[in-house]
Parts: sequence; C-alpha cells; structure tokens
Amino acid sequence: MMVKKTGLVDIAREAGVSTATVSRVLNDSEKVTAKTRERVLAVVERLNFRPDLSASTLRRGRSKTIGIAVASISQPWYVKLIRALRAEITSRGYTTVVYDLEHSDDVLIEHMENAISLRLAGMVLATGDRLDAAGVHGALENVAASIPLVVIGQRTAGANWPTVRFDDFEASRRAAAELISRRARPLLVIARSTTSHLAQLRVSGALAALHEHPALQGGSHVVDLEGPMSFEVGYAIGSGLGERLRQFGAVFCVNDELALGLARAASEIDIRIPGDLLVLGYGDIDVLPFLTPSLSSVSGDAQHVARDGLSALFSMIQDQPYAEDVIVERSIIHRESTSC
Amino acid sequence: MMVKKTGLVDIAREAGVSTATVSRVLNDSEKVTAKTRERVLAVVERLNFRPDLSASTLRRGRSKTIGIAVASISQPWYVKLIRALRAEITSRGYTTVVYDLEHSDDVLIEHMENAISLRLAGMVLATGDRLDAAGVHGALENVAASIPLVVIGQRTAGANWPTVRFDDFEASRRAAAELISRRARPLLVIARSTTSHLAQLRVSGALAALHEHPALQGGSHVVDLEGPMSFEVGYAIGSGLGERLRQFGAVFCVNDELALGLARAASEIDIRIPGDLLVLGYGDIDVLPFLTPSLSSVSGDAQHVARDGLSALFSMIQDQPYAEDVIVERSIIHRESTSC
DNA sequence: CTGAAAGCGCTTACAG
DNA sequence: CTGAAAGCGCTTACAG
Repeated sequence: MMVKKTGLVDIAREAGVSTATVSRVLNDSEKVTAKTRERVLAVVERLNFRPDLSASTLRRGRSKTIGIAVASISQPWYVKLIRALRAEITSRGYTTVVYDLEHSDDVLIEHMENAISLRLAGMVLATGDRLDAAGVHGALENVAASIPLVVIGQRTAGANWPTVRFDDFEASRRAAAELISRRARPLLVIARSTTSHLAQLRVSGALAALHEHPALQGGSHVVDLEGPMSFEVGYAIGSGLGERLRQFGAVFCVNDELALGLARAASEIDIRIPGDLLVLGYGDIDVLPFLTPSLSSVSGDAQHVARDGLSALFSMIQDQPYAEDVIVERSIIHRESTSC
Repeated sequence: MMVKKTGLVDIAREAGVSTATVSRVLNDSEKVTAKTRERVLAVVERLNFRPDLSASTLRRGRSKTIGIAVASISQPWYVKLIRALRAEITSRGYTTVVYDLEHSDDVLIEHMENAISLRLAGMVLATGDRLDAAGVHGALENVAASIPLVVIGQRTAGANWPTVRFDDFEASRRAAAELISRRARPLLVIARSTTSHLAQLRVSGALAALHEHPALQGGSHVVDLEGPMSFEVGYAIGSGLGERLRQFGAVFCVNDELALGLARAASEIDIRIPGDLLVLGYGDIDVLPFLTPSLSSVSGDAQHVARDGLSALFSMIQDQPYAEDVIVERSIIHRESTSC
C-alpha cells in the first residue's frame, strides 16, 4: 500500500515543463524565466516534493554535504566548533554531517571511509589526538586523495592538506610563566599523554617556561597519563598525590576536565585554591566560571578557527589557492583559581 | 588530472566476474562460492575500492544510514545517548548521521527535510523540547510518512510513531517528596519553561508532591523561564533571589545546568549547601560528582532508552510489531548537595 | 552459483 | 529560455 514517492517527473508533468527545467529551478539556475520558475515552485510546494539527494549526488559525482569530524562531542569546545562550522557551511548552501570520533582510531577510520563512500563535498577534521598511527594516517591520505580535507588542531608531518591550529606551545609557555610569576614555587604539570598530540605540546611549552627558572626545576613534576583526560582521571591523580600537592605552588593542566577533577580532590583534603595552590586548565569550557572557585583556563576562539578552516576548504572546493598552515593565538583567562 | 574513481565495473573486470557477483559479495549474499568471494575481495582490497553509497541508495530506494537527532549535543546526556545508539546501530550493519537540533525549531525542520531527502533507513529523535508547534509537528508527520521514526523523551498528542520516555512526572514527585522529607520547609522550583515540555512535566511532578504538604505550599515558589536552561540562567536566577534563597529548605531544578549555576550564586553570598539549602538537579551530567559540594540529581539510563528505542525502530524497518509507548524509570542520586 | 540487462531519480551537454 | 536524451554506479529480478 506504499504510495510512490513524488519525483521530479511528477513535478514536470504537473507544471507542464521538462524535468530539465524543474532541475534548473531547484538548483537556482539563472536561465529560467521568472514565470516558469514560479509555476514550478508552486507545484513543488503543492506536492510537498523532496528531491532525492542520492540521485543528484550520483549524477554530480559529489554531494552537497560537508563532513565535520571532531575528536569527541562530549568536549564542549568541539561542540562550539561544530556550531560555528555549521552556521557558515549552511549559509553557503551546503549541509553538514557530524562525526564523533570518540577519541578512537578505529572510529576515525570507519568514519573516514564512510565520508569517501558518501562522496562528500569536503571534510573538516578537528582533533588534538595523535594522527600518526599507520592506519589513521593512511585513512587521512585516502580522504585527502578523494575529497577536500582541512585539519583543525595540528599539523602532522607529511600532511598534504591545509591546517589551522593554535599556538599551543607558545601559549603554554606563557601560561606556565604567569603561574610561576604569581607563585615562585615548583610547578605540577598534568599530564603528558601517549595518545594526545596537543597534551604533549602543552607539556613541552610548560617545561620551556620552567627552564627559565632553574631553581624551581628540581621540585617540579610532570605526571604522565595513559587513560582519557577526564574528570575521573584528574580526581584520581589529585587523590593519589594527596598532601604532596602542597609541595607545589601551582598546577598546570593540559585540559579543563583534569583541572576540575584535581580541584575537587584538593578540596577534599582542605587544600585551598587559590590560597594553597593555583590551578589552571586548558580549553575554557562553559562551566568554569560557575564553579567554586571559578577555574582559570587557556582559551581558544572556535569561531576564528572555523572561519579560517572553511576559508581554506571552500578555496579547495573551488580550485583556488589557500593558506597551507594558519596559526591562531590563544589567550589566558584568569579567574579565582589563579588569583594572587 | 583527476584519475577516474575505481568502480564496481573495475572490480568485476579485474576479478573476471560480473558486476552482479561483485555486488553480491559486497552485500554478503550467501549465494556466492567461497572461492569467488575470496577472489573478489582480494581485488577490492588491492584497488582500495569504496562503493558509491549514493548509487546503492538510489537503486534500493533507501540508504543504510540511520539518523540520530538530539535536542542539543552540548548536553552530556544526549551525547551518552548518541553513543549508546551508535554502538547498537553499527553492530546491526547500519551507519549513523548525527543531527544537533540546537534547541531550535527551524534547525529541527531543516534537519528533518534533509533526512527525508537522504532517504534514511530510519530516524531516532530525542528531545524534551516542545514538539507541538505547527511547523515542527508537520515536519515530524512528513518524516513519519516516509521513514520509520522513533521519538525518545516524550509522547506528543496525536503522535503516530512509537515513543520511549522516562516517568518524569512520577520521578519528580518522588524527588520533591524526598527533599521535603529531608527539610520540612518551603520548596523553590526552578524552572517552568515555555519551550520545554519536560521542564513543565517536572515542575508539575514537584508541585504534586508539594500538594501533600499544605503547610509548605504558601512559602513555596516556582520560577518561570523564557531563555535556555543554562549555567548562566541558573546563576542569574540565584543572584536575583539573593538572600531570599534562605526562605527555602530546598531547590528542585529541572536540569543540572540550572542547579549548578544557582549553587554558584548561593556560594557567593555564603549560603551553605547543603547546610542552609538542599539542591537537586536533573539529568545527572558527568561533572556533578566532582563539584564542591557534589550535586545530587535525578538520572535516567541512556543505554536503556537507546535499547528500547532501537528495538522499536528495527521492528518498524522489518515490518514487525513494536511497543507504541515504553516508559522507563528514573532514579534519584543523592550526593552532598542533598545530604541530611 | 553466475551473468546480462534494466532501472533507480536526478543533472547537464547539446540542440533548437 | 527550454527540451530530449544520455548517463552517473550501483542492485536485483530473471534466465540459465
């Protein structure tokens, strides 16, 4: 009892024109008289016609959809980025599909193959996770070979796709230097990760700042990490250190979740923030201003990288020149947790 | 200088079989000998072949992709739901596309039309926002008319699609009753919303509990809301009430963001939680256990509703009977913010 | 178990 | 400005 879907032919018949003309109207071709266009649109409206995108994608060899793949949609910064990207992409007449990589190489590979099979018009990949595993790098090369690709967050060695990224090393160096200038005591750095490229970069930046203060280097400490950079892990690290937290003047965390978890652990043993310990996170997630104490963080402008990334992407789509590697500055937001 | 994409014909030629056979191999048809299958797969592998999904969707009249539309991906509960849904959907051989509705009717309508045009195999819509605006309801009817649709979170009047939802009214009644039994004083309820169906339901539940305690009704108060149910708004409400917060024994919030923002406002004027005021949120987002004080909340099992929702969806896809309306119980998680 | 061939619903080069 | 017709890359009913 399935009614046949109304197709372009039905519109053509009802409007008394050819399917070619209907197609031209739907695709905003300028070579259609206003009168014809109007007549066709009336029928489209009346029959509630929804063109089959698989047919147009097949015919064109390319869809009008752009993929947005992010490391994890449970991290608010990526959600902000997705929304900034979507706003601009739809304003350019494309639609979007969102891929949540769940911080997993396998999921990334799966999604990249899907993107190729969908013949997407382009792909924006945003992640701080390492992309140099063989499988992952291969998947990206495959994508780049068949659709325009832009990576936000890092530049991999041998990448032949444009990148937009923050100055994480420099921002981290500055942030750590500010912590040290506020409390001239040893620094705790949480945490260097085996799976996160950005975490490694941020730790290097903090260590570079420490390098300027030889007297503090001995007492300072870097925690290494295996698991995810989550609230739980930050809490576990803080609890594990316990009273030893008092040996440090400040904690530099490579993300906000770790900072927040650690702050909770500190409060449980009555270590006061910022009185006994300064705490700085990274990412500036929305909840930070509403915590007690409110948490300081290094922030990065999602709108800005979205704009620059799409500028490169649409240039590629239109076969025009684009910037290979754009670097955007981060800024440090001081709140209660780092107040002097 | 574009190299032509390798297609099914190329595989067929190289493997010395027909395209029909290649297609059968790719679709796991059982009527292919192991030897043929092996030969074909070797070529697929060697040429790095990625089938064009637009062609197969066009031919089949239906894609192998299921849409997941949620009220907002910036709310952690929906992210949990998305991941639970995706895990089960991929295990059944389908892929997923995620739609972020951004709490906007217009975005919902846009995404629903896209879903129809993509000829999706099915759609799971999860939202607590009101769905009874004419445009929204119409869009859902259109979807339901062309693809299997399941709604998680609420049952709209006149819905002819299956629904899975929590017992929000009853859970709210119980939760408010527990607050009152812990502090026999007036209750503050935050907040009734014009745009959120679930917020309204939760407020009704809380009021039902209050109804059992006539002595407390006079002093109790419901805050109404126009904007989003965000940290900022919770904070603004708390700040606005200021010292008047002390008139209440407990605050029942219709979501966690409001609760968290309000708790911060209370702490700024030295109202102690739970000493002076109990605070309860709704949704049980991940950060709650790591706050100081940790926040209590009413939680709902995302895995559970994902399972029930997909059970209905796949039954529809296979033309089998399914439950029209499933109701799942919520539970109340007490942490420091409601401890006696 | 395998192949030849039709056809899904669009778009576009070509002709008028 | 408009139309007739070919063709995008798959899948599947049919025949063998």
